[in-house]
Amino acid sequence: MVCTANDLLGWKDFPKGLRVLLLDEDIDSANVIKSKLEEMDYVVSAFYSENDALSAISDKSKGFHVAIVEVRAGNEDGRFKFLERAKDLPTIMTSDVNCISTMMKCIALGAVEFLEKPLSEDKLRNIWQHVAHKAFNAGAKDENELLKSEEALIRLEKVGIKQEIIQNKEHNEEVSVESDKYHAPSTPQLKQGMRHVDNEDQTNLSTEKECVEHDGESKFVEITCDDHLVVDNVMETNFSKSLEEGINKPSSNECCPDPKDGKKQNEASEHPISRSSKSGRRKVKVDWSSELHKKFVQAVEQLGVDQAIPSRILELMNVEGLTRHNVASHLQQKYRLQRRHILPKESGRKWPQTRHHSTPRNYYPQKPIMAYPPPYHSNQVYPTWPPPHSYPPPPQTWGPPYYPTWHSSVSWLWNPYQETQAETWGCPTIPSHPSFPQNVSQFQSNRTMPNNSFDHYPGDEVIDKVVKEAINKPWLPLPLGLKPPSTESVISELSKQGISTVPPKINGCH
DNA sequence: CGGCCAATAT
DNA sequence: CATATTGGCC
Repeated sequence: MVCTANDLLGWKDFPKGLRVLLLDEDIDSANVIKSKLEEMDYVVSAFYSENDALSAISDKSKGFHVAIVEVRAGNEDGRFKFLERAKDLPTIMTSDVNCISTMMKCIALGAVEFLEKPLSEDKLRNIWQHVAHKAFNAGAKDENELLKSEEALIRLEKVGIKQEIIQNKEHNEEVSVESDKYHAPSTPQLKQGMRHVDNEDQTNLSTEKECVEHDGESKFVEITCDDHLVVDNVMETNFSKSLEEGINKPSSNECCPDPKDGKKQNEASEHPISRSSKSGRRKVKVDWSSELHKKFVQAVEQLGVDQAIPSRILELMNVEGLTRHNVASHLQQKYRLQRRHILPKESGRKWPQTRHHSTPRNYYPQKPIMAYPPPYHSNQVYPTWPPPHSYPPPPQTWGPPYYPTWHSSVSWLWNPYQETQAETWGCPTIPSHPSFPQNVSQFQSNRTMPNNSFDHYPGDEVIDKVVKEAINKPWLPLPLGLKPPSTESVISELSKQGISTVPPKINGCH
C-alpha cells in the first residue's frame, strides 16, 4: 500500500507533498500539467516515455501516490500495460480523445478516473481523493484496530450520505447555491470531505448509523477545506444531521470556546486535529439554509402571526439542537431587515398613528413579529397585480436569479392569501406541506376580521413604502404576506399593457 | 420567555 | 465593508 489511512490522518498540510507520477509523451502538455500540479503543492515526476514511467513505478522507493497517464490512439496498449503494472497506484487516465470505449477500457482496467484534456486546475486539484479513497478502503480492511475500521466505515458512510444528498440536490430545482459552495470534484465516487472521527467525542456509533439512513432532504454538512485533514466527530455529525438541515458546526478546527471567553475562538483553532472537546458540546453555528428557513417559515405560517413566538416556532420546527434564541434572532433579523429597508434613515420617525408607548423602536409592541402581513391581506391596500400605477412594476427585476435562494422555494404567503389572491398575482402556489387545519381557522378569522389582531397597523403611507420597497428591491426578503409575482405573470401583464420587450438591464428601478 | 441590539464572525 | 449570528441585557 502506498499510503495508509493513518498516514493520511497524520499528514501535515495534506495533500501538499503528494507524489504524482505524470506520463505524457507530449512534453509541452506534460509541463503544463506538471506546473499546475506543482502550484497545488503536489510533487510531480514527469515522464515522457512509458518505459521510464514503468521503471519508476517498479522502484518502490519513489513511492508515488497517484499517477496521471495520458492515453491516445496508438499508445493505448502500452497504457493498459501501465495500468496493469500499476495496480497499487491509483491511476488517472487522461486524453484529448474522449472516446467512451477507451474511457471504459481504462476504467475497466483499473484506472480510477478518466479526465478529458485539457486538464484544468479544477480537474487536477482533487486528484488526492484517489489516494485517500484507496487509503481508507485499504485501511478498513487491513487495520487491526477496531476503531480504525470503524472510522473508515464511518467515513465511507459519510461519503455515501453526501453523495446521496448531492444527487438529490442536483435533481432538485430548489437547490440552493450552498450545494455549489464546494466545487464538485472531478471524481464522482468520492467526495472531498475527509472527516475524521474525534475519538473523545465518540458517543456511539449507532447514532451515526441513524444519520446515514436519514432522508436525503438534508443539506449536506458543510465541508471543511483545510490544510490538514480535519475531521468531524460523531457527535457533530449526528448533531448536524439531527438538525436535518443546516446547522453546521463551525469549521471543524475550531474549539468550542466557553461562551465566557468567546474571544478565544481563533486561538483555539490552532489545535486542529487534536482538540479535546471536553464537554463535547461545541457551539454550533446555525446555518439558516433554505431548508431550515423553509421550516421556519412553515412554522410561522402554521402558528400565525399571533402565536409566532420563538418557543412555539421552535417546537413546530422540531429541529434538534436549534435553540429558542436561534429562532428568536432569526425571527427578529428578518423583521429588522425588513424594517431597516422599509424605513431607511427615518430614525426619528414614528408611525403616523403613534401610540403611547415610550420606546421609539417598538413600533409594534404587541406584534413585533413579521409586522407586515396584515396590510397585504387587505384588498384595498394592495389588491392585485399589477400594483397601483404609482408604483410601476419593474418586472425585469423579478427574475428568479435575483432572489436569495430560499425565495424560490419558500412561500412567504399566508394561506388565505394563497387561496384568494394567488391567482391574481399569477403565482400558483405550491403548498409545501399538506394542510394545517388550525391554520385555516386562524386565517379565516383574520380574514373576516381584518383588524382582529392588528388594530394599529401602520398607515397607508407606511404601507406604500413597504410595497414600494418590496417592488424596488426584489432581492430583499419579502415581508411575510408578500409573494413575488411570477415572471410569466409579469410578462403577460406587460404585454397587456403593450410592452412586449423586457429590457435586459436588471436594475434600473429607482 | 420574548425582544432588542451591540459585538462578532463570516 | 456588509451581512449573518450570537451573546447578553432588559
